[in-house]
Amino acid sequence: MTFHALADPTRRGMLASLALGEKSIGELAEPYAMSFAGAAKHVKVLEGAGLIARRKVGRAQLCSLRAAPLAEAQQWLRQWERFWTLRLDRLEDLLRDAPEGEAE
Amino acid sequence: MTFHALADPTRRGMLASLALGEKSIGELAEPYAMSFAGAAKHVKVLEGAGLIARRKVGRAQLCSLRAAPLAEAQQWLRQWERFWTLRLDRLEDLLRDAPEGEAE
DNA sequence: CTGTAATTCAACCATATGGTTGAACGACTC
DNA sequence: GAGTCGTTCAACCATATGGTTGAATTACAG
Repeated sequence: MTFHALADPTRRGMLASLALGEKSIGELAEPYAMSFAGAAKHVKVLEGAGLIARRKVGRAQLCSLRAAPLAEAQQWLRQWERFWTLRLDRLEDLLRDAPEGEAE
Repeated sequence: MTFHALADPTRRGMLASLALGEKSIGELAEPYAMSFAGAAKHVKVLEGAGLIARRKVGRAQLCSLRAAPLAEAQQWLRQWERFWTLRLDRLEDLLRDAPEGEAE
């Protein structure tokens, strides 16, 4: 679900905004030419992906970044790291020459 | 576009399959309980995201992994690395204590 | 030339997504 | 209690997505 949450530029922007500190939903929504309710839906998607935590302060909902899913996503991408650290364009030759073996 | 391409488990599976070497579209489609045309659409999404390259061999289209967009995605995620290398649960306190300063 | 395998394309369908508006709710201000 | 601010919710809309089927294309095999 994390990748889907990250697929939208508005949501990535909100994460960047939260990187600077806690923000209310209204503060998160403000930079976007979009209704409050529309932006709140994006917040809900981020929350569903576990990327933000919320705490109630008076009538405001303060959101903060939860990086754990980002760490998992990065971990997943690391699987492929060898494909760009090794010369990419030679890799297919390596695999064809030794289809049963390991690339390293 | 990369994150959107990675958001679907079928497409992630296809990438994993391609990590083992070139595959035709039919070979990529075979593991999935889905029509050929349906799977071919996923391949097209991956291609649109620049995650696979294709070359024609006879009547088959051989697909191979292009890792560059994955590397970019990982690079993007690295922006947030400090949020999970620092103690996550203390971070919000740090930011609240020094709202104008840097976390490090 | 015929047939078939791998792919492409177009049409179609159901549901999800990204957005809107407007009404309702809970908490602070006066 | 009345007003208002921040938020939530429900209804609605247009378009995108993920899937289907069937017909058309292309390349090889006989």
